[in-house]
Amino acid sequence: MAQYQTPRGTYDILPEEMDKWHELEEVIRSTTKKYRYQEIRTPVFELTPVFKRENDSSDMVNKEMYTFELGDTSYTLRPEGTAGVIRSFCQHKLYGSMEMPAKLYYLEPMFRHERPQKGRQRQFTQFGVENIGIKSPEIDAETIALGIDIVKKMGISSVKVLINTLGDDESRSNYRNALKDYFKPHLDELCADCHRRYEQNPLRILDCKVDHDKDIMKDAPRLSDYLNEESKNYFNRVLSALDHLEIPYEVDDRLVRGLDYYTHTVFEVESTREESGAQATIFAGGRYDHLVEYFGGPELSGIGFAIGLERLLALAEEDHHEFKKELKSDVYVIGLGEVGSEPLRIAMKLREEGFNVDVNLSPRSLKSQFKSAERAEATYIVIIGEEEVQKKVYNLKKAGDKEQVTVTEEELINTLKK
RNA sequence: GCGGCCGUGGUGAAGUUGGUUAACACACUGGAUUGUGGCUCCAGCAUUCGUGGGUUCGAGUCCCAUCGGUCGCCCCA
Repeated sequence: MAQYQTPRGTYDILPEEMDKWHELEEVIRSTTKKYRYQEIRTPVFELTPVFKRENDSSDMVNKEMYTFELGDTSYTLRPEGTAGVIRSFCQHKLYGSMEMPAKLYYLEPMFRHERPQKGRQRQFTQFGVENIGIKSPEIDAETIALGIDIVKKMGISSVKVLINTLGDDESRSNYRNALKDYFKPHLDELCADCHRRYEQNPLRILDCKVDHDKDIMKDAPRLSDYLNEESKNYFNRVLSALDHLEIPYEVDDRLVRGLDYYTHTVFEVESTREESGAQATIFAGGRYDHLVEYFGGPELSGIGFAIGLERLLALAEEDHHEFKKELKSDVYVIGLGEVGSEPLRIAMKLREEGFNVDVNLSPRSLKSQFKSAERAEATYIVIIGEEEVQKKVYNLKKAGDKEQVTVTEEELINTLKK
């Protein structure tokens, strides 16, 4: 028995939960349409190098991917959306055929081999956007606004936007050196992870939870002091655009994000609810100046973010968002006695007329058929007995009513249409 | 990858220091009511406690392993 169950960290989405998924997907599709984004779908697995980039120091790329070999080729189940989209953008030279900025979105399952927790599965669904080709502070603001728009539409109110800038290459490189100089004499005070970060990605030291409260952290050089004019101006324009859009935010200069490819704007939107625990981040993203080149495309900058849908749905529920119910019957057709296929025939007829129709097609007690009608939340109930079949008439009643009327087929359809 | 807690029927769950027949509620099915439901009443719901071993005269209750969930750490593209 135990062998026939979902693998660890995966789960089934059952029919009873489908309403909320459909609603969220609908919100995503209608919102992206408003912002004029187009959907792109890439393979569930890619050649491993697409995700395992050179010089990428992050742990995740090394440890948390589903990678497998077939023949002498290594494949990886996609752990995130951006790499595949940029790969596709370059492979098909979309920079030549699409209007810039290219505005793409995806809504697909992702795979990460992590220890499962609430809001963190091994197969999960992500929605993300990539806005590629034009570098503009207003585009950064619009991208954040798009994400917030969707979160709001799902009734999630308690959120906080954290934003920061990593500056351009020059600023970042100056800062990186300053950090290394600063931490060099203090290395023995830092945790083991930070030693590794010191070599590979010093910015991440600031993120360290272990060493977070130490004095050397508080006195560490600030990125904001190393930004060149251009980077500063860019960031200020992003912030003023957000102000203009009345999107509240908090500048957090410790926010550096896990990936190495980010430049300039990085952001993270998190839930401020207590219950969200360790899985508070709703969506996160940032600008990348070099990813397109990395995948063989021209020198184009892009910005994007990704949202985990499972987490978003969980938060919507915590905020008591009321999901629309689908799947109600307009009509439930009950058959009584030897009525043959007449219930089926009239059900088909009503379906042709555009109604959602449930019909009882096996001999059951009247009582149980009424129960089914209730469960289907049918608006109308049609009852057909042997006499009615003879006379070619139908008993029609509104669910909940005691009275019923006997009508012909034509009258039945006309009544229902009203 | 590390640590804590947990795993009883479709669901929510009770199960005393291990002791004959595993509460209760909801849901479901059938009947009272062989052509009209939503109330009420009655009955049923498959030797079984995630799985596999062990200890014991005897285990849902103890031990080990394993699978899964959950919380925290790590990490979070």
